Amino acid sequence: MDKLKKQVRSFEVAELANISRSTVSRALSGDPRISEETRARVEAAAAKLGYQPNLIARGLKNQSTGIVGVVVTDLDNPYHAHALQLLIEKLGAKRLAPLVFVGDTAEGAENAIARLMSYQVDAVIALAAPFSKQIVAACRAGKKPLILMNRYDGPDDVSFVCGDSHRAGSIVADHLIENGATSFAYFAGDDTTSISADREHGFTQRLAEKGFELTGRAASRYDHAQAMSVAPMLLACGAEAIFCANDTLAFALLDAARTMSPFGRPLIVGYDNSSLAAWPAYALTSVDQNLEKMTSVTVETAHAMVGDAHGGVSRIVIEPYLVARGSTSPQSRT
Amino acid sequence: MDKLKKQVRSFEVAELANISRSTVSRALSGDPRISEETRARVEAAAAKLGYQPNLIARGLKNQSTGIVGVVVTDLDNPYHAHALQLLIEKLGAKRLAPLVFVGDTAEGAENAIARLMSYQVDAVIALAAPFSKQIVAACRAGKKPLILMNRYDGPDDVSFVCGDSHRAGSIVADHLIENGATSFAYFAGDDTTSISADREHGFTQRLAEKGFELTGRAASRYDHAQAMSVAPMLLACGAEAIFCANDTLAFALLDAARTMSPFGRPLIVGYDNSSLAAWPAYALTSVDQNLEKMTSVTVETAHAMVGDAHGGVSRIVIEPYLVARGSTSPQSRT
DNA sequence: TTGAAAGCGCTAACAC
DNA sequence: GTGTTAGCGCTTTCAA
Repeated sequence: MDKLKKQVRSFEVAELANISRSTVSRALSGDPRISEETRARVEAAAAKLGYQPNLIARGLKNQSTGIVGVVVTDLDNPYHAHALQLLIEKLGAKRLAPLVFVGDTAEGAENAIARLMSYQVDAVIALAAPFSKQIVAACRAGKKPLILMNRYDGPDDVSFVCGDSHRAGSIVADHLIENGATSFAYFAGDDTTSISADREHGFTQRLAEKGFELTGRAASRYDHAQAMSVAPMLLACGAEAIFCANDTLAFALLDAARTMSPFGRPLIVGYDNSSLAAWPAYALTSVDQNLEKMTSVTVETAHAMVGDAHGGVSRIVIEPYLVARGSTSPQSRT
Repeated sequence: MDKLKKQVRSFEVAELANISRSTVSRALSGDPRISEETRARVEAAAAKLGYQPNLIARGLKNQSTGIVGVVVTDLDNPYHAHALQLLIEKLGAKRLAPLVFVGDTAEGAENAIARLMSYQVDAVIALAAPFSKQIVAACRAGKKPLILMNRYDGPDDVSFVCGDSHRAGSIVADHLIENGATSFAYFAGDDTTSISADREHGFTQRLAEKGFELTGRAASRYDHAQAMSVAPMLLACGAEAIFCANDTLAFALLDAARTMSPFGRPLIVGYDNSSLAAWPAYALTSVDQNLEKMTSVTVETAHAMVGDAHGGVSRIVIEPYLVARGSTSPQSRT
């Protein structure tokens, strides 16, 4: 029977290097008061034994675990999945470890956040999470830094990083007008977030400035099947251009338009620039929120806030940009 | 300035209930030797103060953290993202917390696993991870239970849960033959996993049994653009039916077929049954690996292995099933 | 049935 | 520049 030898402890490194445990700790954490000679000896010993500090013990002692809680919703949405992947990578680069929970329902979120607190996370990142109310409350109670990503409905003292949805709406309006559209519709999602309202508001406001108004509007869950069943009604309004709250809605709209009238359809714009948008079968013009930058900034903010016992609040807005493709090229209408 | 009051410690509950810390611990963990009366008092006090045990401290003491490491690749693949989501949910139900890392490259994986070990995870789940070699080695060295999901190239003493790819291949062959195909091709991915090889092998073997052989074969990265550029060559072989290693390849193949010859194309089958497959624009027949079951079993296995200091190895195979859609209906060819 | 005390592995204040 | 010691918050023998 295999004697299950425990992981190497700092004590054993100390023994091998003929030195005390504290010196090991200091040498390995780069304390300047350690002589070069001993540092080398300690490092050699550590390497030889394959010593890796026990981060749980360190966390207990330091009151700082290096763990960051991440609350996320609906990973079936490729946009969320991609954001999560970027977050994980960028956290890793800062030597932070993500404890991930899914908070799709109110008690799900409540539950997730409770677990996170129990694990003494250093900070919490809530990624496009509904029920941010609960999360905000829990983080406030537990004095944990919280960063909302792509949501800013929290109170004034909550940090967030999000895209400028309002501006995105107006960029889209300009693009459609430039490409010759003269009548417009909006395809909304079923969420009631401020982010989502801003998209529409930015869009209609810019239209108004140019002397146009919405001739049609519909709403649907962010779900291909439901969106397709709603689409015909929206198309029936005859608008020359339609802005969709989300790529999922846009794909459904394109599919519906294709089957209804194969030889002409409105200009269509989506939101999120998911990888599908680039597929030739869709060639969907879409707003890119610059997730790369958004996640970088989020992680940097989280990193900065660790330890900063509620030092400051940062509220950062990232500029989105439009990726124009075939779905809004003037000749796609006939 | 807000006196940052620490989280509630078991000591404070003890004080409020006029009892010792040990009794609090026992009462809350359901120790049978505690009198009903004190238990009630302790529970009341705990609830009143909102006490949540510090899981980091408990982890240090118990040598068991309740944290499970999850190593995953390529969350842009919706199949992986969905699997991760299910894993997280099912781990949560078992009161386990997932520490997630992305292991896309060899040193990425190496790095991830090192972090996991430092955090004293109770077990590791590797989800469709390449570089499982490194992971296997690290878990063996650290004596951590490891479960490979959808990979079984590890040594004999490594547990895994995976789909029966070989059988899936033969199910697909039968389906295509039933639907009238008499010549066949295979569209392979760029991975060299046993799983992937099995799909093809199961397919060709069943074809052989029925007296057929492959008339065409191509390979591509799992990437829409690359797959589309390879597709024409494959279509040129004139096979009446094509089995793809993956839905991504299948979508690209469908797109390519549509543009090349709008009025007739081979029967096409994918693998993973991603949500796109159900969209009417694709209506792709695809193999469903039963992720729901696969993840359940994986989590149960992980749960069972925690503490079981390398008690046993479990190697479980989940039956896949075919979801037939329009892409293989006989009339789609002409 | 409950309390006192030790200790998980680490780091940091305080000696020297 | 390095060692000694205490303590993070919890559970769990061992005593009572």
